[in-house]
Amino acid sequence: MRGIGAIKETGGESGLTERQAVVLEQALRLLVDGGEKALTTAGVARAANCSKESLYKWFGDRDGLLSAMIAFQASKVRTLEVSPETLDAASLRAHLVAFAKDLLEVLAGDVSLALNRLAIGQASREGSKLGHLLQERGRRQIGRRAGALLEAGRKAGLLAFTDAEEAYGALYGLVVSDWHLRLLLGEALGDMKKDFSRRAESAVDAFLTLYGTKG
Amino acid sequence: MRGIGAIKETGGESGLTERQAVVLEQALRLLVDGGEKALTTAGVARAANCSKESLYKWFGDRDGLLSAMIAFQASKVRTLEVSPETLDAASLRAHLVAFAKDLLEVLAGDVSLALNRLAIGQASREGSKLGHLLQERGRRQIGRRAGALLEAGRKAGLLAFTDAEEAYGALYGLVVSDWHLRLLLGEALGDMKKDFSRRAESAVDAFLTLYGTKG
DNA sequence: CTCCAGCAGTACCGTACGGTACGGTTCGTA
DNA sequence: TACGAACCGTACCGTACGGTACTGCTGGAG
Repeated sequence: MRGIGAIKETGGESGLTERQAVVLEQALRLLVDGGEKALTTAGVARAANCSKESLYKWFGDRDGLLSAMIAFQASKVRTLEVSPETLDAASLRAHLVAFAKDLLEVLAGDVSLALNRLAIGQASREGSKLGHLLQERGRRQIGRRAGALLEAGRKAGLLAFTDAEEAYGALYGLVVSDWHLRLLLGEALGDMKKDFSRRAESAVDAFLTLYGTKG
Repeated sequence: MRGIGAIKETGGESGLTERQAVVLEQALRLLVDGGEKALTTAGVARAANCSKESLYKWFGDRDGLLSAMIAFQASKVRTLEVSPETLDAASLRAHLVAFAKDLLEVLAGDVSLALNRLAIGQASREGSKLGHLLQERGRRQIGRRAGALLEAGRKAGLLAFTDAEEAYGALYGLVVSDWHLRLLLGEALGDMKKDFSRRAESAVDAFLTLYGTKG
């Protein structure tokens, strides 16, 4: 069934049928709208116009579906990985600000919040399988982009740090602070919706004060 | 029933019977051990040697029990609120480091993690009642301590900031970074168990670089 | 001693969900 | 046309949980 599959599969990348992608899309929508309780197998089947039997054939069981949802969402959010070869102080700052804004946008996204809530709720029992998956697929990705940027800054003599991980931790903390937790706890981001720019800029300025070499 | 209650109540503060305190204690233990799924009304009743009927009489319904658990735990963790009147650079740094270590200890605590997971899991539906409660009872408390400390530092001419909230956000971010989220997602804190001191110190040093006036 | 409030223990009910089984239908292939 | 695989829709089953009702037992007040 694999040989002829070229007709039925959406792309060789992930081994997902279009049908299955639709299912995962609808499942994510249900999760975003109503939380984990709303994510029932019957509900997903109804929303995606498929049968529960197919669900179990494709994803094994409910946990398999959850894992597939995380992997699916991660595969959609591909962070552009640009590490420019020519850097001056201004362009480094601009790149850092862009990164910080992207980080805030991603973390405040509906689907990201819903998946994080799901994984956190599941973390107590079962060895936190979903938590590891989310960490691996999500944070690693965005962490690599920041790492490359920081490394480029150091190569250009614009940044000074010994431990890249520590520097990245400082940048992340200055940008995010406790925003992520507050959003996860249900605080409406309402008013602060577009403080993203201002917040990103002051965080980056603080970061450059700590790790910049100009002066 | 209130007049004679002095015999039966544990303290006039919270209006909780000893019996009810035992129930909440056992409920917290169940939550820490097995997550929200393990926190069933029957399980709590069995663990606390009381009847389900009493549970519902005392707490209304399951959500009432959850709220009571959060309030109960918050009432136990009373943060010492010291804002010394005499401050020099060294003692300010020591106070900040102590605060940072306490913050890390609290956030990494079993019960804190379990309650945060519970509130986050509940945050999707129902207007995030538990999230607000946790925010109000937990963060407000520790935020006030930090606020007093920062204000004292400014009064003594050791710190310079215009927006206290922003300064506190920077301190929090530098200290915590993404540790809290990683712990919530189930990452074992295993090896990093006692990096608390080192981490607190470097975070405070960075904070003082940003907001200190010495130099 | 009597009475009564409070509570443990348990049985019970309705519901909702995860997972399975089955009939009917579509569609590609020979 | 005939066959078979995939699959939708639905019915079904076992279980587990939230919430309620009932039966005693105990201990203190009069």
